[in-house]
Amino acid sequence: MTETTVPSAAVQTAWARLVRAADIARAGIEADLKAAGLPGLDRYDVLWELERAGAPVRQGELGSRLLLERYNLSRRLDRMAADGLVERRACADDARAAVVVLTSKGRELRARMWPVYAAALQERVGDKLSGREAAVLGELLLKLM
Amino acid sequence: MTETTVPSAAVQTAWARLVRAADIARAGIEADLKAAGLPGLDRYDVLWELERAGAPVRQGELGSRLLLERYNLSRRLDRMAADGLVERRACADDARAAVVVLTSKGRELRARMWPVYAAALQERVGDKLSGREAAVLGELLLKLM
DNA sequence: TAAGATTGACTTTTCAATCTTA
DNA sequence: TAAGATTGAAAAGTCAATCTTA
Repeated sequence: MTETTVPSAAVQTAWARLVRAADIARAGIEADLKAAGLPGLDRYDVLWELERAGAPVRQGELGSRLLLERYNLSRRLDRMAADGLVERRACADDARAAVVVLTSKGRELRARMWPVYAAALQERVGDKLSGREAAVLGELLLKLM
Repeated sequence: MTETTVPSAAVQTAWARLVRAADIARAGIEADLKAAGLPGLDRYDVLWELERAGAPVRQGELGSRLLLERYNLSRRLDRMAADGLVERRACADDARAAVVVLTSKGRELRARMWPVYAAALQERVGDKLSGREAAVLGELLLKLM
């Protein structure tokens, strides 16, 4: 039999809303950042990943944490390095690899972005869910990863 | 006081997972479509929106349903029209506006895409949630929209 | 030969300006 | 003047090929 297994209505609805809710919240947050004269979430994510690592991160490792293709990350880092936000250095262990570090300018930018990001996130997500709902949502989303 | 209202840990976690889960599922589905020699979800979404409308849709209306910027949609429709998937027509009510319709080729493409999309969605989302979980997830996401 | 990363060529998105009709 | 839509130029993303070192 070549019956097609179609996702249930509940799954189709959940998927449609997953994509849409993420889009809506992201667009709102991006708009708030832009209105404040700040870069978007793509840059924030790189800065934050480097900051919380607290040490140089191999480029490939950074890419896999951020779910970015190699060539994509390569070009993003080019632009961020050109703006003085990050620095690329040779990797001591492996001469093929590069390592990325946050500059003080990058650290300072992330610090300025966070209050705007946090307020936007609270408005777009936090205010719309109770604590319990946010926790349940987090648990359910974890199952998809 | 200029205290910054920071989202709770539960909200921050839910947000991070929302973005990541949507990314992971989308990337998987896109990969399956590409492997089958089919276009990606951006095109599917336009085709589906037109098909379920069952009638010509004003371009602006289509854009707001799909959360697409005007210029973005304009160019996407250029490409899809060039490939014979949709047609633009003058809008009877308003000479400024354009109306978009699905061609039979577009309808046929969507029909070929759906089984692949459905199977990929089932694998990436449906199989990871019980019916109840999918329903709860859908309810929670609705609150964000 | 394979892994890490970059690059040239091409496609898509974005911004600002523009065109047409309400 | 404003709304609907398009367009040129610039930015970002994508694919395939390439370079260097393991």
